[in-house]
Amino acid sequence: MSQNIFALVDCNNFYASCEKLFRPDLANTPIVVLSNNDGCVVARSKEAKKLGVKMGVPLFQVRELMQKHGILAFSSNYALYADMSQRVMSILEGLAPRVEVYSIDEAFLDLTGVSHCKGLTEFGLSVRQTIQKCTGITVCVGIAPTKTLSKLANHAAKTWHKTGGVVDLTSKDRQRKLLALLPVNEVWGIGSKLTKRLQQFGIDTALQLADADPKYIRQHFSVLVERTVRELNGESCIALEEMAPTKKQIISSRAFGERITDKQQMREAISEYISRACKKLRGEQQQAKHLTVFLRTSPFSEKDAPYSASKSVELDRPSSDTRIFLAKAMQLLDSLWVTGYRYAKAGVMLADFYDPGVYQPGLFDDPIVQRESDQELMQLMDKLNTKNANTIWFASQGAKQNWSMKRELLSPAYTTNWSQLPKVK
DNA sequence: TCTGGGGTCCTAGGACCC
DNA sequence: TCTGGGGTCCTAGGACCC
Repeated sequence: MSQNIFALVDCNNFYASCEKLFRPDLANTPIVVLSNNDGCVVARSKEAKKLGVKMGVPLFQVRELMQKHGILAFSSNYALYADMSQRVMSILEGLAPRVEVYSIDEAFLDLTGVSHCKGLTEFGLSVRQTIQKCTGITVCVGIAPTKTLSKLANHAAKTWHKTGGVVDLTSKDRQRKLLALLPVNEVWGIGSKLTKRLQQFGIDTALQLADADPKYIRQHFSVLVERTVRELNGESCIALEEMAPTKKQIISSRAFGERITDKQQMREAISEYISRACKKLRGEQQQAKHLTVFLRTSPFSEKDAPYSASKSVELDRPSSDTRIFLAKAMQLLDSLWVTGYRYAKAGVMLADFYDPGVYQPGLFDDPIVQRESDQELMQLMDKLNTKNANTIWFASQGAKQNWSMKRELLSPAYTTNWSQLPKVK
């Protein structure tokens, strides 16, 4: 049996790097990228990391530090990041036989067989150079016999600069050396809760986890942790998935730019989320039967009374028609809404998906009539709104939307909008 | 006095990821 | 004053059945 070989390619400081691509004047400036609503820090350039800005901190907590060191902030510009991501991924698809796009800034490659033609480190370096040259984005490459180990190899490539950004972890010796150096929480799949529990069992390093008995781990933790133990020992349990599996749920939710206390505004917000979620659903060529609406106050506020509630409904039959979900969502909202709270966030979730035309109605249900005009209307809406966002919308979404999110520090859509292309003077 | 056991299905909640 | 959004999977426990 031939040995599996995976590579994990991960873009360095991806969002921050994207922001810098079109701002050469900021080459050595520390910058951070903020979450929606400019709430907290979700990406940092290497200069900002060095100055001690932590991942995930609320912006207001680091304002002083940022001012002191001249750290610049950007609102997240997903149009830009998604476009740059696609460029990186399509290059990778030309370089490796099989590619799994794992997230916006990382991909697993299947390198089984590649070592017959080329050294693995050499291959990794060429990936790095090609991406750098074609997109300006720097990536690190970790190579190993399992996905979990390739994640750790990538971590090593990022952490130690003398690796040149590529680490080949196919040798057992090197695996054990690296595992001994890393705390257990660096392992893919081991989060903060598991780290604490593992420590109670005397497991502090990745190597100690690798050396634990899988059956014992299964007993005291879960199959997932057992799988991780096996992966750390070079036994590949998590396969490469080239085809993205079909989604099982679609969520659209946002924290509000300002707290909502008025029901009409909440109706607008929920309407907006419904129409986004349904557009996404149609984009997936799916229909949904289950709808959930939820709303809540801020969990961080000490002086606001807490309130959090959600309610769901099953449709008679699957649909992707925005109007049907809008009507149901407004009914759910009526039963969830309590006047007097300062709402901080709300959202909707679609689930229980069917391929169009597959649903089997019950014996006493009305027969399904697919009106072509309904589908055409939705298609037309999507077409108009894809070309130019918010060309048309439902009246219930509201025109002013003063609850919508804050993005005060947004950079231009350099690569996806003709009028915002960078100019060379 | 003594009060079964095993199976399925569903849901809520928890944990993880980026 | 100000704390993201969108996912997946597993487990425990309750309801229900025979």
